[in-house]
Amino acid sequence: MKRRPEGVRTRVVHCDVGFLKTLKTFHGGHMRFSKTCVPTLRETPSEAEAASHRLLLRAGYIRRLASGLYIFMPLGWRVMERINAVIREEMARIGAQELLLPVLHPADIWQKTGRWFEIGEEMFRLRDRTGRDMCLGMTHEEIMTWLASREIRSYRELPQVWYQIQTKLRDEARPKSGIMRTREFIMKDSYSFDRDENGLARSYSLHEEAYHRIFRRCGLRFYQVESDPGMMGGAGAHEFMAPSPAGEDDIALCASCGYAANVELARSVPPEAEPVEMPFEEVHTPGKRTVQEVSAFLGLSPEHFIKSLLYVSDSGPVLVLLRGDQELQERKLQRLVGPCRPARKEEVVEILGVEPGFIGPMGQQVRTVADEVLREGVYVSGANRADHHVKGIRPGRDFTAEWADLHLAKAGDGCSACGSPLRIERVIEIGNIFKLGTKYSVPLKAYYLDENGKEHPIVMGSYGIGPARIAAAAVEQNHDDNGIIWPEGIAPFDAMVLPLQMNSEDVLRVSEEIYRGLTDRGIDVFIDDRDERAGVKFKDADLIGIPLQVIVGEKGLRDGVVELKTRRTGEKRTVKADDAAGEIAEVIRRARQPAAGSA
RNA sequence: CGGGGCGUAGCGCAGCCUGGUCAGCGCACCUGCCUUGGGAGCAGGGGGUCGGUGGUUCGAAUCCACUCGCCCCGACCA
Repeated sequence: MKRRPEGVRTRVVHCDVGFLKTLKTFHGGHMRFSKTCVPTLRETPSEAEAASHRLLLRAGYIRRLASGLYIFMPLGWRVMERINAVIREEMARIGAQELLLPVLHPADIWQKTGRWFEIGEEMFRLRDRTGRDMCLGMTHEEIMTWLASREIRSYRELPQVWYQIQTKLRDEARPKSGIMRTREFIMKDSYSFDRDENGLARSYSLHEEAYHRIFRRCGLRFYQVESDPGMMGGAGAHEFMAPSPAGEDDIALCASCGYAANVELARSVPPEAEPVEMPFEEVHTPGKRTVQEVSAFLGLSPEHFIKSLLYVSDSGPVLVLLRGDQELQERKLQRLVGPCRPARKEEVVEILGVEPGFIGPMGQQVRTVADEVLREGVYVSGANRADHHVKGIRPGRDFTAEWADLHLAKAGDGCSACGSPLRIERVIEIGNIFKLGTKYSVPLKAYYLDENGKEHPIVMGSYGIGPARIAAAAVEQNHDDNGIIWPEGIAPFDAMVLPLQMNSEDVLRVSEEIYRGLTDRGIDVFIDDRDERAGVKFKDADLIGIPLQVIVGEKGLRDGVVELKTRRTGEKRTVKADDAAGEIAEVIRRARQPAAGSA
């Protein structure tokens, strides 16, 4: 071990012995600031942009090791463990069993489901010393299903819900926003095993309930929205989304009927185009390529145009048609035609025989898919001839196409269910639930025997929660200029005691009494026993964001009181210094009611 | 992977355009005095291969090339 140079005083020491005793449960506990590594920063490190990233760094909760790799400092880890404790309680409530799987997986299991080949660079791969292919788990469907295939034989053993809180590794293309998107992260992932679809539906709704309880207890505002099952495969999927401008996803919401979906699949009805009449004719449009240019040139608004885009899929080129004022939601296209990308300019010329800008739906031989919005009306589009467009195109008469929902839902579009205007909100994905069906159980041979001795694949679901995302979202939704304001359910401590004058015997005595008194009552307390000026302690306390501050100063003690400051509101009240702990404990107990909920 | 930006003391930054007292500032840290309810004051002090490598030059933090790392936007996100 390297020795520190003489004379360098270390601030990194151990926590209270008393805390060690309770450490096992991660509940309860008390710590002294002077003996805890809480390196607060007066200034924001330049790498941080998002509020949660900035504040968690400044308040000493996290440190960055490398891009997308974060260290949880003592306070940060306490928050994570509090979140995990909430998750464990709620998982237990629905009868889920906790277990722990390896992070290092043999390749052959992933090869059996095909994901070894489908997943690209995002999977960390390696070989062991014998040359066997291995990977680091980015999720655990394969391993859980493997386990089930060996251990579950009979319908009598179903249903089962297994979960773990385990590290996942994904070589993210772009880690970002501190702990929001990292390459290594902890995830609660559970898997349900049922004999049929009805059983799955039950397991699924149990998880829905558990997730609502978990996120509410963590003090988050959140939505449950329909999501894209994607490559997870299967019948249905929802995401739990915490609204925040720092998020990475957008969701569409209908205030009147409650429709809520990720924009990746949200259906919407764009505003109708004013009907116009135009004769069928080719027009000269020299150098006018984009919808905007042609629209201005012809004096016709964009919704009277057909936008033609060429994509290249694994099965060949696809011509995509959208109304001129609409944008393509690529996910929707991918669900229809498989993985695809926009064609390059040369490819467009080669495949369609015309330059981008003058492509149109008429007379082309390639597979053509068109957004439903185009079914009715008369349009202008490219003539498939340089510098020319065609007016008066009627879908169905002048071209045929596969019809599909392809456009991106926008704010103000009509709700596809009830017609009311949709709202779009930016969100952080904090959890997801998927109906997997038999996508994994079949290839991995996870079968059970029914009452008649007949073999069936187990019907599965998978359900994830990102505790670090919860922490990040909680900070995003709960902070002010001075720092973090933790929701009561996940704060690293319930209360923080601030002795303002460390040279005053009375201040110290009362502070210690409160510290011990609260601890004895099962309250988690942090005491700032550093020999710092009052101002420093106030600033750090606000930054760190523990919900209740107990301010013990000579000023108050002269009147026989200590002050309680609520971090969120800044409100202060006084309580008698004698036996203050009892009253403070009562205040904390009352504040523990969950504050937020499904938005 | 495409686009943009940034690497100078633990943190935040100036200096770079126009090479030459440019190794500098604030905070933090150490010592002393003083102060003690919202990141005090004064005095003194320690700390930097200017991300790395190679070039241009009498001379490079500064110009050029390559390289590594990091951040932001986009793509991706099983």
